[in-house]
Amino acid sequence: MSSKIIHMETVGQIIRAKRESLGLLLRQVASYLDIDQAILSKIERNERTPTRNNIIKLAEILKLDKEDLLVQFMSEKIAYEIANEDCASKVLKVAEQKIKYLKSNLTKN
Amino acid sequence: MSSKIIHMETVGQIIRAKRESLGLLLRQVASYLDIDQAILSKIERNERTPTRNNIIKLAEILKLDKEDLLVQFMSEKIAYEIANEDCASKVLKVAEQKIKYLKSNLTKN
DNA sequence: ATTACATTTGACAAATTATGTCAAGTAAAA
DNA sequence: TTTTACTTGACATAATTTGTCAAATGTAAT
Repeated sequence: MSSKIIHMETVGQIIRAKRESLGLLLRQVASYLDIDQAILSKIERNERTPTRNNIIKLAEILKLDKEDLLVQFMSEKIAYEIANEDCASKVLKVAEQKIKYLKSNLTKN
Repeated sequence: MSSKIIHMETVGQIIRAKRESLGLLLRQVASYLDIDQAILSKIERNERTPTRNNIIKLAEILKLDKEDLLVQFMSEKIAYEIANEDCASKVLKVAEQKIKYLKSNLTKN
């Protein structure tokens, strides 16, 4: 029964909501990330993609689960990359096979 | 029963095998792709990643299924991107959800 | 309405990565 | 030993990413 998809927030929406709920200003968070607040503003509105390091620092200062946020971040990047392909789901399936194959071969080295 | 994974060739291996079976030279194929044969040599040995356009031209000249080769190409890129993450399979699952969500919202515009 | 403050915007700069050329090197066959 | 195919690595150029800055906008309090 029914969808597993409860919400589908972007990373930007997640961090903006959390930042505001903590009462932090753009410039405060941006300074912690060591970037200009203009970039953070754009990240929150999906005009710029954060770097991996941005994500890690954001999780820290916003008290979000780092692993979760990274998963959101990476999956968002991948989704954006292939969403317009009609073979998108096939690509993901094959990617999964390839990863399994790669990991199974790690044991052999 | 057992593994669905029969072979797990890279794009490089696929095109090298096919090129050789057709008796084509690096320089012939490279010229068709409008690149230096050094690049093609590297692509075949996984030292360089092909461009999307390279893949399309390769499918043409090597009489490979374009869609299949593109799927291999894109999934390889994704696999390479996240293979070293321990949350790799979660990333793929979430990516799939996001893509479904994006596509369901296309109808609403 | 003026001031003060947070955010947004766009032009631009710097750094990084992707893509390519070239020429010399290796290897094997003729 | 000359020719042929391929490989290698140093380097060049182009494209993309990532960032800065200052001006513009929005918003709330004085």
